[in-house]
Amino acid sequence: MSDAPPLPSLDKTFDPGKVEGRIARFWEEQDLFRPTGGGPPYCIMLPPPNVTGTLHMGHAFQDTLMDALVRYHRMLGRRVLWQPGVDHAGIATQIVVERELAREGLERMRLGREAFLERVWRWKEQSGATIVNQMKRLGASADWSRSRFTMDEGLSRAVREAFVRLYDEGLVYRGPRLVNWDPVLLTALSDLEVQTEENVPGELYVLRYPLVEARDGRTHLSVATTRPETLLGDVALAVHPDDARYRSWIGAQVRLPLTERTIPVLADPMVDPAFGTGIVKITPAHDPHDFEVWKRHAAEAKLPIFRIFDDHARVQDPTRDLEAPRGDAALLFQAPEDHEVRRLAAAGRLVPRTYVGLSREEARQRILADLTSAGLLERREPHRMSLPRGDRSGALLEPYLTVQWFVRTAPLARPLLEGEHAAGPNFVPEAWRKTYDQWLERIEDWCISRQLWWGHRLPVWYGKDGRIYVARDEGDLLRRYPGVDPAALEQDEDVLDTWFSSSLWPFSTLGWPDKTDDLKTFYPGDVLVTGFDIIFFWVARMAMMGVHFLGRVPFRDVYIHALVRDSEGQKMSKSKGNVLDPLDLVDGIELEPLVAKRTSGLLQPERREEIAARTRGEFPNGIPGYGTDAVRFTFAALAAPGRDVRFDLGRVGGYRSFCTKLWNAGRFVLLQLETAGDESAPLAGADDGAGEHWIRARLAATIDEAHRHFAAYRFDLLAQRCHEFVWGEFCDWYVELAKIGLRDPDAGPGRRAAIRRNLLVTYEATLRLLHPLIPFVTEELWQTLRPRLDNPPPSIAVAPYPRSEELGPWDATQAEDTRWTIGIVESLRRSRIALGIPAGQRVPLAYRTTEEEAASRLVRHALVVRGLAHLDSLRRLEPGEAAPTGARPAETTSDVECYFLAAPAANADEELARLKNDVERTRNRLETCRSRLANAAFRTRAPREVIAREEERCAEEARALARLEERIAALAGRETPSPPS
RNA sequence: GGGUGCUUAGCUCAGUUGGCAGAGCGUCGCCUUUACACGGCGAAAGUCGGGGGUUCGACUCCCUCAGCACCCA
Repeated sequence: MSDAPPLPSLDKTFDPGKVEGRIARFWEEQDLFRPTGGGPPYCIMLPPPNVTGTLHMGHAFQDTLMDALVRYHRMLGRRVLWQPGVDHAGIATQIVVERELAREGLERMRLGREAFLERVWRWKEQSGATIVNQMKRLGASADWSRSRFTMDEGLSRAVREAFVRLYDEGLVYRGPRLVNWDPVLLTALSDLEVQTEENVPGELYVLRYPLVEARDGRTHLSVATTRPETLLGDVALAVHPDDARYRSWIGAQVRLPLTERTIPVLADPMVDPAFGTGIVKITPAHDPHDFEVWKRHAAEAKLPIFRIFDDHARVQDPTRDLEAPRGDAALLFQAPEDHEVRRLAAAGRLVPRTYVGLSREEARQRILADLTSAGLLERREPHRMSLPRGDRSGALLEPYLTVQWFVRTAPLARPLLEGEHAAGPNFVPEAWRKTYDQWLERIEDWCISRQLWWGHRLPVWYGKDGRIYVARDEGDLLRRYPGVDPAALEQDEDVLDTWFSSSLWPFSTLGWPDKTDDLKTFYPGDVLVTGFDIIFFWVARMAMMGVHFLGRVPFRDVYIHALVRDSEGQKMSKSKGNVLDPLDLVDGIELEPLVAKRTSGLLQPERREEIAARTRGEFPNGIPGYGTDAVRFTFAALAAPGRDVRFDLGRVGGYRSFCTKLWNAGRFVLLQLETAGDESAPLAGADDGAGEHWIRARLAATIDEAHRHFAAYRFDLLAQRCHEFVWGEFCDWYVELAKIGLRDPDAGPGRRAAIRRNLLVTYEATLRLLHPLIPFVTEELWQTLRPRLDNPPPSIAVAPYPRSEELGPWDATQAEDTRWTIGIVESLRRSRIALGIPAGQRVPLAYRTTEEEAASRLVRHALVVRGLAHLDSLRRLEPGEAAPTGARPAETTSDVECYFLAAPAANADEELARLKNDVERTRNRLETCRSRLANAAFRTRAPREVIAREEERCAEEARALARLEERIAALAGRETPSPPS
């Protein structure tokens, strides 16, 4: 080892921009991130980001945590698979490509399905890798060679397989139901894709529905509604069965205003008697509650159902639906044989022509006007309400009767709540388990068909007679339906919800439905790392599918992290203009490009000025580049259990400093290694001093703690402990102790070598300790130390994660010596400043103690105390010897009294004030302590250790108080304060 | 309406079987000490949202009130 090549010197500061690219390439060349070795497998499935997406703070946060876990387990020798990939994001991608077409003056419908899909694939090839490249810049050590895409042939096959199996088991069905219809995107959405906008100011209208037979002085019923335009589709009125006001009207008929129809009055417990007038209108094809009422009463009350809006949510003539293909007409337009609705429909008068073609808003205005002239609008009043909007388009959704494909979820959810699978997955934090369980308990069927082109086309064909054929492909079709002529069939136009393919991700990426080795090895995975916002969308659905198809929940743990918000706690969103691009934090960005970035492509261009101004105010100088490691460390430090984290740039700055600190400590270590090549001394040799024992003990404790924090997913505590060790223990104390030891003229070569050896060993282990959080800077530093290591692997990324045992034995007594010495040095430093001793002045010190152990320690570590407390000399006062005249007493410590000699003369008043303040505080502490001990109940009931500790504290405080009072007496030379009671 | 969280130093947050309130940032002093001014050495700063209870002892457990946030209907 003594002939090791000279170590490269390091620049004075760490420049992440210069280093990161080179290291990322090095990792890639070394091909380190595939699962290798014979260790037990460890697997994390990356939640696949949208192929349309770019990396945002949430991704960066999540990726950092996953990468830390993956790097840690790789260093533990596990066979690690971090499976990356992207999903096809049906709606989002289709929107992006349609916009691109629009710029070229083209339109999807005119282009046709095939040509359009070609365009999407072309777009995907060009832009699909953006987010992957961004993740690589964060140092994400996924196995990129296995990256998958949900539209890959393999994954598509899994989707078809799952669909067909579920269909055969009766868990997928086609049927008429109210769905959330997006009239802009022209597709159904699942319940989860609806964003409810709350507390929207609107109006409540009270309409008069004339009674066919007036009696008891009543000529009409007053009906409250927020959507008067839907009256065209009313099929009944409803009241609560117990509502005394209306009991006598149940069964009566009313005239539906503006139409030629009459409708009955029903009783249904759904009606809230306190809402409006207590009478509501029932429009089953356009309101989910009304649809439920309709289902309950349709047969008995002979209620029809028909749609008064078309796909664009414009008023339509419902008879158009009679032309719907595949027998859907019978589902979308239902009425008993002899119902008046049929007569009116035949005559084209079911919906008055004047309203046909109007938008919902236009229809509302027209109908309100017509009701007013007919004297049927009783009143209108302001009303707060909730509105459903599409989470992609923002469009006001229309509850809409359509025929869609659904997954019957209750039978899939039940095994997760009962029996062997009810125990898992294990949620961290645990509280989320309840959210997951409750959703599964109240689960609704999942609408999985989407009226889009981009996605997995339903493996469903229809015969001319409307018969349904479900098969994996044409070959399968012939096998499953012998004798069928595929040419006579028509494939369903719709595609599956993107989340359907995502729900298969944990096993489709491993080759399912084939029984592959990967599946056997890596399923189920160890942990799913994700945000609570997709517990329903994704976690629960993956669990259902995993249990259904493979009999196991796809992950042992689900680590739910918080959502990243801006420094004011606001959700980051493009429209608010408060987004931060994680790569801008890494690289830095000038103000003007930042403003441009935040204000381009806004949905609400009118907010441009406001956003620009706020950005200029918040970042007057743009954003400096902090480097990847600082950003990653910040994410880890913020990853405390909780719902949201506020991202604060100040923190990133602090952790950039931390990286620099680590870097400079490395420079110091290297410098020491350069000056001599004799650090082959054995660890824990006779030449180790108290400092060496101490730092190894501290590092060992830190390492043990790190393992615990990883196991508990406490990245925040991990980061905090590492920070404290590196800065507060290694740099602040051990480096300083080492300097003193190395400069000691009495130290022999063996002693020096021991110090250098310990510097190298502890620092190198520290780099490995930190590598999962800050991979770049640790790799760079580790490579410079590598020539000094025995049999090192090519990269720190595959070096073993430190174990406390590797630091060898240490002597606890010696470590304690250092801890004690640090305490003395700290109190002397405090006293120096309090006494106004100039920082540069070396002063002699005298001390008095009755504790031989303390005296002995001061002698043994005199060099350290002198060096670190900046003292000139150290002398013990003989028993009974008074402190020299002019000596200034230092802050008392438990077992030693110290006096600075040759210190500046005291300002008696200042000092007295300070001492009195100390007395006050000490006396308070003593008082609390004594009263606790005086409590008989405490003495009988508290554990013995607690009482002993309390007694010790009490004695300590009493001693301190006595000394303070002596000093006051000495200083003032006047009245002696009365002893404490 | 149902549910779940949160309220601790100026700011952002830790505080895991109840036993002297902690960190980072910021603030204020002093210091160009040859690893580091993205630094060193110190300091100030909290009736742990209010009230009640359990307990020898409550930031921690229970009840209640107030404020804030989110989810589901």
